[in-house]
Amino acid sequence: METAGLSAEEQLEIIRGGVAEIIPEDEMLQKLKRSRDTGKPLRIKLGIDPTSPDIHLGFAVVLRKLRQFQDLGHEVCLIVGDFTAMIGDPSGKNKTRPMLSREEVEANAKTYQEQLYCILNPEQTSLYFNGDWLGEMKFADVIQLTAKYTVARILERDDFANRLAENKPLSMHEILYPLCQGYDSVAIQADVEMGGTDQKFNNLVGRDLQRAHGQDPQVVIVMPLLVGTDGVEKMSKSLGNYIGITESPRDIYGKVMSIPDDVIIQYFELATDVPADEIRRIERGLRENPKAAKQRLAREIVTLYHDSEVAKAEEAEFNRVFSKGELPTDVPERSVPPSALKDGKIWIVRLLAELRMVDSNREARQLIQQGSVSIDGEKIQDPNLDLTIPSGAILRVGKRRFAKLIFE
RNA sequence: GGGGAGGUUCCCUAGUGGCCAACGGGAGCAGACUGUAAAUCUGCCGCUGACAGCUUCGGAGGUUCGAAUCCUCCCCUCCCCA
Repeated sequence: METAGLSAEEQLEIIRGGVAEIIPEDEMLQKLKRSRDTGKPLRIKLGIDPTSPDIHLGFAVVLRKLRQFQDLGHEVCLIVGDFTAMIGDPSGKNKTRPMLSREEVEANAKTYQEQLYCILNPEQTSLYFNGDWLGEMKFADVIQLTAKYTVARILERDDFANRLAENKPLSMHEILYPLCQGYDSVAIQADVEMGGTDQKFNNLVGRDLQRAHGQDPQVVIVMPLLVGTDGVEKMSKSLGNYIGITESPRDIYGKVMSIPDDVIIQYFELATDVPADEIRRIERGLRENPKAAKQRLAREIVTLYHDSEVAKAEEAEFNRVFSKGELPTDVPERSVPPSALKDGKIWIVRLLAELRMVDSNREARQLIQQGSVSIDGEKIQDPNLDLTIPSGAILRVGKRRFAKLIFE
């Protein structure tokens, strides 16, 4: 879609789509106007955390909005939080994070980039490391920075207030986190900062710090948080309820199908390009056939990160395996090392452990006793069984773990 | 600096000398039912070729036939006072 060259008002209209909040909207318009008059693209900032270089659909919500800005001719400034990673964003869990070496950060940043450019246009993206400026600050500089903000204002942040109210620990360095992130905006002179609703506070601090440094304060755009596959918590890697954009089409399709019905529409709105009126139509048909709506959703999302042919194939595969209970067309082959065999036989528990289809022998025994393990469709019930298995036999554990056994 | 309360298995939480691998809830896994949805019911939920054994209850020692539970020292957190 060629959208460069639109008027400021038209641009704002596009930008507004799907956002939770634009703070403040009139400043956004002013900035767009100025950019259009001067021909200078706006600098749209996004901070990224180098500790877990996996992009999921939730984070993609923000990235997709950034892509819109790029399509409108603006520039995206990614800040790799190599320095702030030492602190760890206090929102949510407050586990101390391990300090990463420069090499690790750069390696992560690289994997990150490959994924980012599935969505962003590399031509209009610049990359910064906040250690470049935060790491250079002297203690006196830090004091000066902290002098620009008050304790009361920092403690306004929900997360901090809650932890205090619940008598949970809150370390000094954690309350500096918003200042660090805010200072990033000063350092790169951001016009706009993007983030999820959980970043609203941090991003607003950036406004204040810019103002304190005599800069035009950034506009803050917050995007709604996409709920995870559990349908309850926000999507995040640490909660294990995420769908990664680099996951296989099969996993993406399957995970989308496993979300609860009442978040289907939310997924359409935040994770697909399906136009609003089309989504309303789907919403009306939802009650009659939720499965069809969800399959459409799964197709849309797979298409976004792979392509529509693959999406169709995965749908067929899904129906074959889960609706009809048949075997997948392409069961992964797993070779069994000869060392695991004794007199040509293998202990069933060892087989599962050897192929890492279970985490421990204990778990293997349990699954067998529960009747979740079968070979060539035949249930194995005895965990003490030693058996001879023909090469090419299909091992199935639970509903979704398959392996074609190859004996050398 | 003074006084008080705490640190338990992925998370929350019970347990204050043997009946404790440790109650209960959540999460998770599996089975039934289904639309790989929800709800519901059932089983499992530290590890081990396993009617037994091994390693766990902030850390290190100690008392005891026996400790998550008692003692000593240390580390960490919270509250109140200053």
